[in-house]
Amino acid sequence: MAKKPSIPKGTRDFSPTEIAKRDYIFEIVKKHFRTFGFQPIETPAFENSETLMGKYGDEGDRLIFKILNSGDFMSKVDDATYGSKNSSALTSKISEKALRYDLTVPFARYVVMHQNEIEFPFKRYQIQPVWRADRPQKGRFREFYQCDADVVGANSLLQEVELIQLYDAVFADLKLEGVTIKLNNRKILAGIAEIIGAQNNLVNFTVALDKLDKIGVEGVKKEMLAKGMSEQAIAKARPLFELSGTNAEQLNTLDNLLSDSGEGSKGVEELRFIINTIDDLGLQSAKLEIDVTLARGLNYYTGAILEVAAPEGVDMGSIGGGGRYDDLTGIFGLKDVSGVGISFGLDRIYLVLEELGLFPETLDKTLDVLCINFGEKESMAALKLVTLLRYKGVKADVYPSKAKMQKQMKYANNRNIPYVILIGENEMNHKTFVVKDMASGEQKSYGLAQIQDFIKTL
RNA sequence: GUGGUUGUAGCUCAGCUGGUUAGAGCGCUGGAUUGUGGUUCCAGAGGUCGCCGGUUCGAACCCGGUCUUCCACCCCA
Repeated sequence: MAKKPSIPKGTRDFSPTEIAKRDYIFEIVKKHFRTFGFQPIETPAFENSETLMGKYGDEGDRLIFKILNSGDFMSKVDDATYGSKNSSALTSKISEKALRYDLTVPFARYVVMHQNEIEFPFKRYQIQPVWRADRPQKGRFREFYQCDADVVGANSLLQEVELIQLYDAVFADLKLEGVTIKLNNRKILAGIAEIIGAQNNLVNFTVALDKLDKIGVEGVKKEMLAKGMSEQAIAKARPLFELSGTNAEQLNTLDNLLSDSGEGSKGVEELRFIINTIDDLGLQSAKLEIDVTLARGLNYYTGAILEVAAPEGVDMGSIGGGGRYDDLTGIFGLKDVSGVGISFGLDRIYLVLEELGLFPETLDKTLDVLCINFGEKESMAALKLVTLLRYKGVKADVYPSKAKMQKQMKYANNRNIPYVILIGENEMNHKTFVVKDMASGEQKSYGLAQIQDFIKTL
């Protein structure tokens, strides 16, 4: 007997209703990408392994889906490698391709490969699925979409400012109120590490700091001690744990704390410029907040670090993130091209909009009109009418078979079709059609020549 | 990758310490209603209890494995 079919862990099917909602988000995101001057590109679902491996840290490498070579790949593995039971050594022999893990690294590869065709500064957007061999959780999938907008070849901090405006424009358009855009700068993190003498321990220091709101001051201290930082160093970093007040107050605190660090001071200066400029320009609905504990993407971010938090009260991790990377294309041999970009977490935004009931109701109206099928002759008349309606852009259909009226009406009802048209023997004889408004139950008769009058009511 | 959790009708879930033919609501099908859905009433169909194995006279229930769901780590959209 046929086994029950299934799909892999962490993947999903999308129903028509879900697609309508996802498209709603995609269209709004795309619209604003375009109004900010970004152009779309696409890259392959899979890349050469060497393009991806080593770009996301050890953890990232583990989460990359590898694709087996075609053909009799095991016969080409030498006995020593085979016998060693070393997964990574074996993997490189039997797998040369891997599924896209994010959109940023393939974009860097794209820029390097097409550098002679690209007009710099280049603003590109890209909306495609990515794959991670992660363990699924709520809002975490093994296949999910990223919507990225990046600018390469522009060093100006105005890019950061624009990207914050772009976030604000999209979330305002989605009617998602209360979103917080958190802003940090890697130079500040590096400066602090320098001041407290932990510059060689930057990653451990920031990873611990990142957990502040989760495990508290004591938890962070404990983790820093465990990672080899001294009591004095941690005491010096103490002002960070208690950083509070307005953005301006926090900037002043940081300025004092980092006055002895050239890099740190530069970070504060950059942060201040972005905050002040946004203050000047104003945001529609999002809040912009400094968050020095923000420490994502340290493998490549060199300047600004951005993260978007869902509105308070919604239990969802970040719904977007981004930052400045001065040398991403350097790994592919193109030096001194700065990039800065942001990403929208479509699947999470979907869950947040769903939870808050923010999808427009009109989304599941996939048909404006359904014609009841009364039989062979009548359905021909209905099809003629439907054809005219379709010419006018009205979403219309004829029920395909002469089923019971009850069944056809029920179908229209379940599909949320607002109008049902009836053309039976009577109507054919009088050259009319009857329109039933499904919400009110009212019926109105029109002459076949007066379609226009009906269309006006839609 | 580590630790835990979940799986019973199309959907949401009951099912007592292991004891006959596994239940409900919603949905579905038919009828009340041969030109009228959404409300109401009546009737009906639908289940290898995730899968494989074990214990037992007897397993949805206990044990082992596996897949899946969700959660906490890790990391991250």
